Amino acid sequence: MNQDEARLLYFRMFNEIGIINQLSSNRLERVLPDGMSVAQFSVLNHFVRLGGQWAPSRLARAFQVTKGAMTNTLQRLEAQGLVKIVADPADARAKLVEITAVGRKMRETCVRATGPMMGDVSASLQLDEVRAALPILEKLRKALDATR
Amino acid sequence: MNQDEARLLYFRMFNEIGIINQLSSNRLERVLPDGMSVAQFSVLNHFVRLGGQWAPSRLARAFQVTKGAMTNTLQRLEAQGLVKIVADPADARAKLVEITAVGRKMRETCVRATGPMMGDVSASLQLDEVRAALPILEKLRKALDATR
DNA sequence: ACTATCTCGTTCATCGTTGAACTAAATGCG
DNA sequence: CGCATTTAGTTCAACGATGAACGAGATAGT
Repeated sequence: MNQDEARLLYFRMFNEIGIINQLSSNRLERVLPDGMSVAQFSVLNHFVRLGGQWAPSRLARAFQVTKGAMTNTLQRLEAQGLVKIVADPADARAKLVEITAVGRKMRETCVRATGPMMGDVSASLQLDEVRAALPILEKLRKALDATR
Repeated sequence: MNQDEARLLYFRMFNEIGIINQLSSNRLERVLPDGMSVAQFSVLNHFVRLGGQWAPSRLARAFQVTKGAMTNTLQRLEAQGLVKIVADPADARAKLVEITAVGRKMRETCVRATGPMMGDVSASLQLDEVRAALPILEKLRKALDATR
């Protein structure tokens, strides 16, 4: 296996990933309630899965977006009462974000809205395959992340 | 395995894919020569790999972007002399795009520029893993594509 | 032949992200 | 302690993609 073949393999993978990303977020965007973007839903989902209070900068790192983008997303979420943002008592520069009860409800609504979204896809892609691909993707993401 | 668990698995996969996409295109963008976007490079790459003449609409479908986005990309490529766009003799609405010699040279330059990009990543991700993930991603992409 | 429908490529307003600049606060070092 | 550096969050111009509207040309049914 020479260098060029390896590079080509990576290119193809990134190409597939780029297209899948476009197709899947497009699909998701369509079924989400009005006023909810994929970015906003992802943040709500994150809080439901992991819980607790997160600083905006930590969220930005977790999602690999700039701080500016996260500021924007959080402001929209707060305006809808879906998250609560308070000052960090331990650091006057920082803030802490947490999901509200309304936010949890909205996340539930969103999840339910995605119900029929994957029907046709899960018919052709076995869950075993998803389970096989996931750890590899995580590894790749972490490798990219670590050496940014 | 119930419905909700399956959905969560898909969410996690799409989340990883979204982040990988951001990180990898970011990396690529950085090493590309000035004036070359990832979108433009992808089109050049496409032509080198598959050759021939392609209508803009066909390119748009292949890359899963809107016709408007492809118009934009092609105009930039043509302005730099990297592709040639001619009228389709068989269809007065359509055009045909092909890569130029200058375009091939530029693509070569870009590919060379990506050389050191993956060094640290390929150290932690085995090529076998890429080879294992690729067919699954292709399958997923095709499934999403088919039922758009 | 006529008409309705579809397709091709372009344009434009809108949206979300980036990257840089900025203020304020924390941290580290001599 | 004092000063330089780093970090947190915000703002803003620029960019690329979307989706809708449009004119021009192809296509199919009657």
